[in-house]
Amino acid sequence: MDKFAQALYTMLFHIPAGKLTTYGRLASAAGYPNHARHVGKILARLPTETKLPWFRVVNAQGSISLSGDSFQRQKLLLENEGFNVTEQGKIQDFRKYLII
DNA sequence: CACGTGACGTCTA
DNA sequence: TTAGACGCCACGT
Repeated sequence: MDKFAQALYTMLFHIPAGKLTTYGRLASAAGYPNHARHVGKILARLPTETKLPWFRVVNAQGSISLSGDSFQRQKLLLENEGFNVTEQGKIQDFRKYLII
């Protein structure tokens, strides 16, 4: 559990429903620019039963970066919060929901 | 130490 | 706007 991961979890916890952010922005906000990939690494480690809103993190293009079952899981969770997600995982007007 | 890889991002044509 | 090239960084092999 390094400092980066800790900062990441804290920030994630502060993202309210209906809002979202991107891997890169989250990394920068945590004080680690250019560490977008590491964010993904850390999120991938989260247990499936975590309470953290990991699904409110998408890539810079505003689309889901997962695949298969994981993709469907994130898509549903996002839609449950009111987001309109295309079959390809693209979130409509995602820029309007950025919190960071 | 070299190399490949990944829940990524940015620049450029 | 879009695709492709390139950049980045931690980690495993």
